[in-house]
Amino acid sequence: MSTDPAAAAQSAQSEQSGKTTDGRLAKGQRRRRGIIDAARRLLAREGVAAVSHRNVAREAGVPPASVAYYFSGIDELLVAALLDCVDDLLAELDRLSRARSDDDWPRVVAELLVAMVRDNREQTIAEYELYLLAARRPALRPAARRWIETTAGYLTADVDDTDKMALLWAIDGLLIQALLTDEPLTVAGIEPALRRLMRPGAT
Amino acid sequence: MSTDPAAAAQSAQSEQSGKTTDGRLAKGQRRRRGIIDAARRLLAREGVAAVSHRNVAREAGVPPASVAYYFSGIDELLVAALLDCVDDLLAELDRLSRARSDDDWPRVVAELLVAMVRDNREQTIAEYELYLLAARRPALRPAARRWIETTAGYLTADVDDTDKMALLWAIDGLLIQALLTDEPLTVAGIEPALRRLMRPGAT
Amino acid sequence: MSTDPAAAAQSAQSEQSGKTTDGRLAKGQRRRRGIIDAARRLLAREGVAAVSHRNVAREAGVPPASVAYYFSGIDELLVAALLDCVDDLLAELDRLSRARSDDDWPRVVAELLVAMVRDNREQTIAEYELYLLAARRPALRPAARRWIETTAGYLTADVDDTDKMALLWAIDGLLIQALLTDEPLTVAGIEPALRRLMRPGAT
Amino acid sequence: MSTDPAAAAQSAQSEQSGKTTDGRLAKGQRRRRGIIDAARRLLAREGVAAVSHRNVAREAGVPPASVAYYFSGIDELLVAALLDCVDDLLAELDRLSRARSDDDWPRVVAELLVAMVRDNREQTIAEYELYLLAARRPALRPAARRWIETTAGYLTADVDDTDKMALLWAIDGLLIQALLTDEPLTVAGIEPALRRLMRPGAT
DNA sequence: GATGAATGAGAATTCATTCAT
DNA sequence: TATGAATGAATTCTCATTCAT
Repeated sequence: MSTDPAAAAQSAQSEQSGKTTDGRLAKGQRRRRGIIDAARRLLAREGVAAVSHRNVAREAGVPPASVAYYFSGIDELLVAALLDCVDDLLAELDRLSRARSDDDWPRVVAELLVAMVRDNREQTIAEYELYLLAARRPALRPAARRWIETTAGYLTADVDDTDKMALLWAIDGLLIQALLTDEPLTVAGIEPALRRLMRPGAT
Repeated sequence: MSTDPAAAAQSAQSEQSGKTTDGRLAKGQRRRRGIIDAARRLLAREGVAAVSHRNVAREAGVPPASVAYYFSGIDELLVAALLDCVDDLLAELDRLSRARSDDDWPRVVAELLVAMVRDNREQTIAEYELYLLAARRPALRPAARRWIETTAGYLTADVDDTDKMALLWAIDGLLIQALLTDEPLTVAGIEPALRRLMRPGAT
Repeated sequence: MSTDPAAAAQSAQSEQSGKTTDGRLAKGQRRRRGIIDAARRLLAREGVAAVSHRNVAREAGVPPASVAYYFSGIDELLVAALLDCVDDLLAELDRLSRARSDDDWPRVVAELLVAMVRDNREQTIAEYELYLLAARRPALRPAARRWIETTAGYLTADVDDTDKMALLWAIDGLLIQALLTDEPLTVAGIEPALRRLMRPGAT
Repeated sequence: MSTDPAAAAQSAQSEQSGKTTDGRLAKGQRRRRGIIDAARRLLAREGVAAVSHRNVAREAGVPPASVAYYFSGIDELLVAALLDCVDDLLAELDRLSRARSDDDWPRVVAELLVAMVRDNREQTIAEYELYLLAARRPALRPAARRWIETTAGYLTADVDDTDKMALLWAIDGLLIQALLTDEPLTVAGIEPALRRLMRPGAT
């Protein structure tokens, strides 16, 4: 698990460079980006099952063969999309963490989770679909592992190791259960439990 | 949340009768069962995405039209399979609960979870796939809800309400994370965290 | 072409008897009727292509095999439905004809046609689908011919033979063209042309 | 209603170009044509109901997926076929109209209609099937409307407006009735009625 | 007489991928 | 470097019909 999340963020973002020397994306990379963005929109809107060459191509406004050209298979595209999600999550967590006032950290986390379920429900569902898909397809595992480590690095800073495991489990379970319920998730509903899970250095 | 899980188990199993008066399954119901079993094998072996009329039919040794005859759509088949998993889980939990010696309950749960990941990994992955699929397909939601309630009824008996939420979340998160890791899950590794989550009547 | 439409009506209606001696329909005949009615509703709502054993059975609330039991094939059912339409048309024409005041006959016809397109559009489309289907399937021809003769008998009473042909043609063409236009058909729009076609004993 | 049918014909035919610079059809367009031709043969021989990916593909000697590649749905193929019929009709009417000697126009029309029923019966049936199908499927309406306008532009040139309506109706009705009768249609049988319908400037 | 069960055939459509250009 | 064209194999689902009961 990364102990320096900010550094991890940087490495994640610069992993595939493909930039020209003047910093602008090369044409090919621009198209690659467009395809990943299209895939993420599709993923959020219709789920993993809808991610096909054809659908992604239509969403991105490029010919289907172009998707096959930039990604050697659907799995590779899914990996790229999942890594892209991790980058976004990292940026968000980084932002929150800079703004944190310590005694409110559980509330900040509660608000983040509620926002993920309420304001980004479909996006979050998609992330869990990819996450779980990793259980079947080894190609997705490194990306999924990065997701867990990212969360861990930011959310469990002050917690002892035993509690840290419980907290990470609980966050995943909370999100999943919230996603398949129709009742809205509220900060008030989850903050007490979270606060208890996050109390520093519990015996 | 069911307060008498054993009774729920019984009702779940006898939900659709279709039995002849002498107690044996009618021919049609026997075939229906065979299709569900085939679907569950397929589900475990290859995942939700592999559950198609054709594949299920091949696995069950019946013509594809037969699958369509007994289930008006793939979703209906998936629901039947998920409910069937719930029945099995209920039976298992019931068995464990009868045998429990109270102070060891956290260890019993830890052993159950380890077994789910180690001895029934693929089956458990399948259950979570169905579970998550419910987030996209409303038809699966009642069945998924039944799953949560079943778990809740047995596992959180002695825990106060705030902790109960955390415990249920943690169990789901633990399983999911364990499923996409290659490192083996051990009782020793999770028991402390579980024990802390399950301590009775925490403030 | 029948010269005594009222007699034709009677013969059409009593063609298939199946009545018990006390005048009530036998149970089998009642079910047969229910199937024909269901077929006509389906025909109007979704067109000839939707008339299948399965769909008719669902609409009628009987098992699919029941439809096959009462009608040896789809064509036989379609014939029964078309004859049933003719019966209804006959009854309607008969009613109008009793109420007619001679100099307004063209207007009465115009109003009938407008009503067929405006108030019974789908039903009328269905009738023309069956009508045209007769061109492909000989089994439907006698029923289609009866339709033409029925119309002819009532609508062209006072017209000489040459004009009679033109009038019958025009009525069919008018209806068909009206059915595939979105602009509403109005009495004012067609009455002049109809009146000219129907003027008695031209040249 | 088109006032210059010949121009319309030309525009209709050149609507989709897809030609290479040397005037020959590109390979893709050639295959597209082959599929439309196969569809029209099938349409004439077996009717609208027989137009399926599979049947058209077999008739055209291409794999079924090829039909799906060129036409995004069966309706699109039917529209293309109907427009193709309109092109042919236009060419035929254009030919006749160039050769016309005015006082015989009714006879020319009578001969055309007799030929449509006698020599091109199945083709004509197919056209009316498509025509009527437009009443159910909006996608076909523009093509059907083009058919009516094409006919109207050529056949009713010298007729006043009220009679023009009647004439157009009558032509459709005549054809339909002729198609579902076994008695042969003759010029002598329909010419008088047509001549009366087409007399110029009737009051 | 009536109907659950069953099924081979076929429907429309989409899929990932290859390949010539 | 891209991409139209192409396709074998798959998808879900419906069909008319038969047959044992």
